[in-house]
Amino acid sequence: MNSTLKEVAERAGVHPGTASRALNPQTQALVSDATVRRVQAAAKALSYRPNSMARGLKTNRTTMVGIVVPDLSNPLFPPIVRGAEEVLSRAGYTCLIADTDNDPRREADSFETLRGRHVDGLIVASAERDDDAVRAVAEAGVPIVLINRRTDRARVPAVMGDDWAGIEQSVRHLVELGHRCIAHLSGPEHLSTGVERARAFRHAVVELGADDDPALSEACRTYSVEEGARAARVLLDRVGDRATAIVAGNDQIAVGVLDVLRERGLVCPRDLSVVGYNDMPFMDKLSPALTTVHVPHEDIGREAAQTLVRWLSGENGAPSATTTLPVDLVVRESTAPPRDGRGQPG
Amino acid sequence: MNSTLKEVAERAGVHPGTASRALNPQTQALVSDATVRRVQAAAKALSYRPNSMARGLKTNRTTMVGIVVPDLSNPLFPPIVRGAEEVLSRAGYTCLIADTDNDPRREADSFETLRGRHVDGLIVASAERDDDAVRAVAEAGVPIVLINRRTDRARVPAVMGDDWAGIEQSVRHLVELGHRCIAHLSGPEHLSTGVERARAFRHAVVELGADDDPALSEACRTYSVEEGARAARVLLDRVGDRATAIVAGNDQIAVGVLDVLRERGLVCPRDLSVVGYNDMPFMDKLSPALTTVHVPHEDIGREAAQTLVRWLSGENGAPSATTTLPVDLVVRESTAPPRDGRGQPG
DNA sequence: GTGAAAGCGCTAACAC
DNA sequence: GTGTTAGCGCTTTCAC
Repeated sequence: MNSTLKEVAERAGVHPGTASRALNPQTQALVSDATVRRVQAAAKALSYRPNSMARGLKTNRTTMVGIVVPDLSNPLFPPIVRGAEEVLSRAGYTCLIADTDNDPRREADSFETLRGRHVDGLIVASAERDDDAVRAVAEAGVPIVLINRRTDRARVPAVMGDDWAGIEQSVRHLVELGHRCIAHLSGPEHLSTGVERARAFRHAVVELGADDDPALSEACRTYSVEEGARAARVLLDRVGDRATAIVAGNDQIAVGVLDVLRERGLVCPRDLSVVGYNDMPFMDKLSPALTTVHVPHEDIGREAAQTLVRWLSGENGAPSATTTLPVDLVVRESTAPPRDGRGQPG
Repeated sequence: MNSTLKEVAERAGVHPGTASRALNPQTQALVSDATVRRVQAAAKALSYRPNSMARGLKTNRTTMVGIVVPDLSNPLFPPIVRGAEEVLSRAGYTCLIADTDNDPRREADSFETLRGRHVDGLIVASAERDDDAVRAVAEAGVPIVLINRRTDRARVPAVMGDDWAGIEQSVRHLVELGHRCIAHLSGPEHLSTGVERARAFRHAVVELGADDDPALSEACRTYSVEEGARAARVLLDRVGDRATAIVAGNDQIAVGVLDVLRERGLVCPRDLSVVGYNDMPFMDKLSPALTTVHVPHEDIGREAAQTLVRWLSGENGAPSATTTLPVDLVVRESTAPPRDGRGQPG
C-alpha cells in the first residue's frame, strides 16, 4: 500500500539512488530532465510518499518542531500556535504540540518526549522566569525560541508583545480620563509577564503623576478568573473605595474583578474602571465590554516560527535578541472618568 | 551528544541486541536481571534516548497519531485536543496536531502530511458530511476516529455529544417556560451537527407541541458570530415578533443573535429568549449569561483517544459504532417566559 | 548522468 | 540468556 523508493525506481527503470536524486528538489539538477520526468511519473502512479523516518535517520533531521504551551484551553495560545504552524508548515516542518497544563514537571516531560522524537527545534510559550528545563534544553544546543514569557537569566531568544508599552497605554488612558488612584492586580511573580507588567505599571504611574503606593498592588498566583476575584477582594478590602481604576494583569484577572464588582453591588465603569490585557476572544461581548490591550498573538507565533526557521536553516548563527511586537489599547466600555469628587491624589 | 544504543551496549559490556531487549519493557523478561540493571545504568549515565525514527523504521510503527481540527482558535476544540492528548500520551503516543482552517483542501493536505509522517492513526474533528479525504484515508486502512462531526455514508467510528438530546432539552425548557413559537438558526448544512440538530429541533417541536413552521428555521453557512447575526436579521425580518425564542445552532450563532437584538433595541430574555449550544468558555460571563447546552468536550476527546488506542492495540477489530456522550442544558439568564399575550400557538 | 554500496539506529528471527 | 545477522527506506560518496 505504501510504496517505497525502490519500487518507484524499478518502475522508472532506474537505480534507487537516481530516483532519490530525481525526487529531491535539491539534487534534481544532477539528473537528466527525461529521467526526472519518468521518475516523477512513476512516483505519482504509485502515489509514493517518502518515508520521513528513513530520511530522518539518514539526514539526522526530522523537519519536526515542538510547540510547548502551558494551556491550550487558554484562548491566548491557539492563535499563537496557528501563527507558528502556518509559517512552519510552509517551511516544510510539522508541529508537535505539547500542553504542560502549567506544570513545570510536565514541561520537562514534554521536552523529554520531544527530544526523543528528535525535533529540530522548539517553540516554548510555557517558560517560567527561572526555568531549569528551558535552560537545560538550550544548553544542550537545541534551537529554542520563547514566546510571550521569557526566562530571567538564560540567553534564549524570545518573541513577545510590548508589555511595557501596553501597560503604559493603559495607565495613560486612565490618567487622561482623570484617574489618579489606580490599582494593579499583577500576574504571577514566577512569570516574566507578571513582573514586567508590574514593573511597567509602577513606572507609568510615577511617570504620569498618579499615586505610587504599594498598597495599590496585589499579585495573583495564577492567571485565572478565580485568582483575579480573590485578589480583587483583597485589594478592595484593603483600599476601600479609594482606588478608582484597576489595571489587571490579564483578561482572566479582569473578568474576576468584574465578577467581584457585581458581587459587591458596584458598577463598572461608574464605580471602578477596569482594564484587561491580551484582548481574548469575546472580551468585546462582556458587559461592560472590556477595555484591554490587544496583543497580536498570531503575529507573535509567526515571528517566533520565522526566527526558528532562520535559525534552523543555519544561515546566521543563533539569534539571541528578544523581539518585541507592538500592542494597542482597545478602549471599550469598562473605563470611564471617575465619579465626581473622586480620582484626586490620595 | 545523543548517545546510541550501541554506545550504551558497549558501556554495559553487552551486545546491542541485548541492550535493546533490556531497555524494552516487552522483551525485558528475556534478559537476566543483572544485565537489565547494568544496561539501564549505562543508559542513564549516557542519558540515552532511543531514536524513534530508527525504531519506527524497523517496527513500521511511529507511536504518533494525528489530530485534525477545523480551527484551534474555536474554544470548542482545545478541550477536545487536551482530552485526547492526555489519553494518548499516557498510552505512549505523541500527537501531531493539524488545523485545517475549515478548508477541505487543507484537510486533505493535512492527511497527506500526517500519512507522510506515518502516524499510526487519526482523530479527526473536521469531517464534513460528505468528506472525500476522510473516506480515502479510511479506505486506505488508516485507523481513524471522528469527533463531534461525522460523515454521512462512510462507516467510520465517531464520538460525539448527544445532539438529539441536547436540542430536545433546549426545546423542552422553552416550552416549559411557555414558549410556543420557537425559531431555530441551524448550523451549516454540510456539517453533521448542523443537520442533526436541525432534525432534532423539528422533531422536538412537533413532539412537544410547539409551532412546526419551516419559516421559523434559517440555516447559517458557517458557525460564526457574523453568520449568526446575519441569519438572525433574516429570521426577524421574516417572522417579526412572532417568535418568542431562538434555539441557536451553537454558541457563536447565539452571540450573533444577542448582537442583533441589541442592535434592534430588543432585550433578551424579555423580548426573546436565546439558547446556545456547546457552553464555550465565558458564555456564563455574557449578559445575559447564555443558557446553553454543555457538551463534555474533554471527555469526548478522551473517549475518542481510547477508542483509537484500543483499535491500534489490535485486540478487537475496527470499532464501527458511533459513541454518544450525554449533554446537559445549563439554564442561565438568556431564557425566560414569553411576555404577556405572546407565546401562544401562532 | 547514473549505478554501486555503505550506513543512519534500531529490532527481531535465528543461532548457540 | 546472549550474540549474530539482516534489513527497515532512504541519502550520499565514490566510481565510472
